[in-house]
Amino acid sequence: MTDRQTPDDPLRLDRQICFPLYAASNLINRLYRPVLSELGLTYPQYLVMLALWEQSPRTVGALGEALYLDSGTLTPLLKRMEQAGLVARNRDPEDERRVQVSLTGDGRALRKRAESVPETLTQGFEGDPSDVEKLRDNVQALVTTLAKHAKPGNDA
Amino acid sequence: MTDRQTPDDPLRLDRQICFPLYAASNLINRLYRPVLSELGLTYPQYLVMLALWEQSPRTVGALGEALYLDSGTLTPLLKRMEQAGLVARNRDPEDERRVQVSLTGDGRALRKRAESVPETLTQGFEGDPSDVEKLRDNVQALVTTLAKHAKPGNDA
DNA sequence: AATTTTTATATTGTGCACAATTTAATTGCT
DNA sequence: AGCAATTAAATTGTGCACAATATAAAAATT
Repeated sequence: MTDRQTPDDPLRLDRQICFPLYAASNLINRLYRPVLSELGLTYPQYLVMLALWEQSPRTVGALGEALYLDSGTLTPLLKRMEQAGLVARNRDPEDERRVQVSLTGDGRALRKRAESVPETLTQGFEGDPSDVEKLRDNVQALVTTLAKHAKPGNDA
Repeated sequence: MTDRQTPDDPLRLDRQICFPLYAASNLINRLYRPVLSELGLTYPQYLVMLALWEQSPRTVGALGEALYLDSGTLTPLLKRMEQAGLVARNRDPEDERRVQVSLTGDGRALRKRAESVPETLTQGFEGDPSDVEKLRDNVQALVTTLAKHAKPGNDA
């Protein structure tokens, strides 16, 4: 009775762009988890480390801008990373509202062990690497578009 | 000091395929949230409704297979949807291990109000629709690959 | 200079997502 | 039939993600 297979039904699950992105994100998280847990990191913590390995220190706000996250997500996550000894959190003396997040020695040292992560995860992946790059850039372009819509002046 | 801009560094944030997928998934969730909240749904609950509008009843396991989720996620989510009066949960008399999830009258009726959701969200989206379709299919292909790796016999 | 406004982070509460474990029903084996 | 192995869902505990709100510091305004 509840079988709708109208081919152009916009509510069909396989016509959504959102769903494969959601599924891919979950599946990737699942693949990374066991690999990253050996480094004592969760997936979003790994992203914070990638950001800090490129530039440290960074404010909470700057990290949020890079990763599209807000303080509600980052503050508790960064506190756990501080507990783990990977980062330090200090109020900026120049502007006491800001918190500077910086790598500790351990945090900097972890990079060496993380270098094998990308390769470990792309191992056994059939498919042309250039296809993956193309996909990455396409999704990145979508992210840029989405970020515009999810911003303050979003009177769409 | 902590500035690495080696162009071929595999740990660069903008070289990850995982990161844009993660960001896109979060941003999409954020865009859907206000629209779906008018229907009393969260985003994963919306996906369950899409699945059930195509076929109801379905077991928890079948829903999990369709959405790449497990009972740890689905059980509490379905209980909330049951509370909201959208679905019913009943043990299958044929096999008491299974739980059949079926649409209620309210759940079926909600479809009418949901029909405008896809259009609402693609409104104001520049970019060729066929490009979006291509992206969707590419991500879908990636999901298929990822799902293989995240399965039981994953000795990769 | 005092007050309003804005900005940066933190807090609170809800709902996923998942690994690990548990419970209970069915199947397979002998 | 009786028992081990498998299967389906639920439970437990941790960590995001986010809206809404709170707190406090800096900037802007009068």
